Amino acid sequence: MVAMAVSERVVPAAARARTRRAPLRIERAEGARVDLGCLPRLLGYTLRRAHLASWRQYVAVIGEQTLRPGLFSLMVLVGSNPGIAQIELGTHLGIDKASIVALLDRLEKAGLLERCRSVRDRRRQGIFLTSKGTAELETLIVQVRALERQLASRFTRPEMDQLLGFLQRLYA
Amino acid sequence: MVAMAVSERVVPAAARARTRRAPLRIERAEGARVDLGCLPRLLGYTLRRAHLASWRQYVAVIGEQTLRPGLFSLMVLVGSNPGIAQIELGTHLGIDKASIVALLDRLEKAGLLERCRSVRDRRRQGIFLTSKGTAELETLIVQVRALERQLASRFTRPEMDQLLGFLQRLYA
DNA sequence: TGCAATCATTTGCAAGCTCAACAATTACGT
DNA sequence: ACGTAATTGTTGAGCTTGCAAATGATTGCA
Repeated sequence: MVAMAVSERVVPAAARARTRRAPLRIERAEGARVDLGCLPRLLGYTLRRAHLASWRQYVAVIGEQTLRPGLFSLMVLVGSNPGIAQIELGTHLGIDKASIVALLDRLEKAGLLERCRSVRDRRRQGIFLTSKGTAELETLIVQVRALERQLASRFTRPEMDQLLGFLQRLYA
Repeated sequence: MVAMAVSERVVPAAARARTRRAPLRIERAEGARVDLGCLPRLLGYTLRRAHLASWRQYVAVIGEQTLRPGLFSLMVLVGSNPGIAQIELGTHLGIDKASIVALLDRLEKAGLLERCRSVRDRRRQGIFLTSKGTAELETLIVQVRALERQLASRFTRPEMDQLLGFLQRLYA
């Protein structure tokens, strides 16, 4: 059925109640194409959409149960820097130290890592992966690599490098 | 003060409690550089960081009180498509229709837009900006444009176009 | 010694998103 | 024309991720 471009005048309920002269609302044709306006040229909007898409693909492919993207990158960081302090994690993940605490609580409760009070500076807690955490991280990295290949399939190699460089300019 | 690269052996508390042989944790040197591992080459990670950075800049520049990025893009969409249906909003913003409801509730409560039951299809509710909403959107767009110029200053014009195109490939 | 800075934590809060279930309405196949 | 299926909007519960401010323990520094 082809949508007819009939325009009907409608007065919104709120305006009718007030019995004030209100701008008449012209009903949109049903099949009308949506005009995105300036959105596709706004970096903020495209970043939001792209990030959301990659997030959803992660969850869809890697699975519901396992570590979310945020926890994954935290694990990677701990794996590459055994004994790293929580504040360093926050700095390099770009989030507040207070947020780190909750993330670590979950990972520690899951037996994937351990906090280890520093001897030299007793304020610090070094973070270490457990053997279970190391194993889990390794299998996870394999999955993430596959996922990344999927995302990267939309780009040539130089395009991908360019994209990564562009994105890093935005936060580095 | 230069950090000394002294390595001390430490046994995590949990392991000590169990009195089981546990892997010794080598304490990290204090000034040690953090190794980001594979993270900077992961699109998911860089997208997350870049999106977060742009989000924070939006909040910092545009302000605490006003419309968040999500509500802003919703307003733009309504402004460019008066009478648009909620489900169309969801589709083009990439979020669930259930999420749209709460967003619209807030905007309607703030007097920025109105829902208007369709006559042709009584399931539908066309969304229209109020005059207040139109005004607010216009001033907001000016601010967002300034913000975008700030972000765009890190790129040449062709770079920016390329970046936008790359990001759109990820969700379109 | 005493004051300031640092690290981790706690608490309270808000934004966003998802999913499942539901009512009202419309579309469609036979 | 009738019954079934699909669409639209809504609600409610739940989860993740993020921030800010206040606190305690510890360390650095003057």
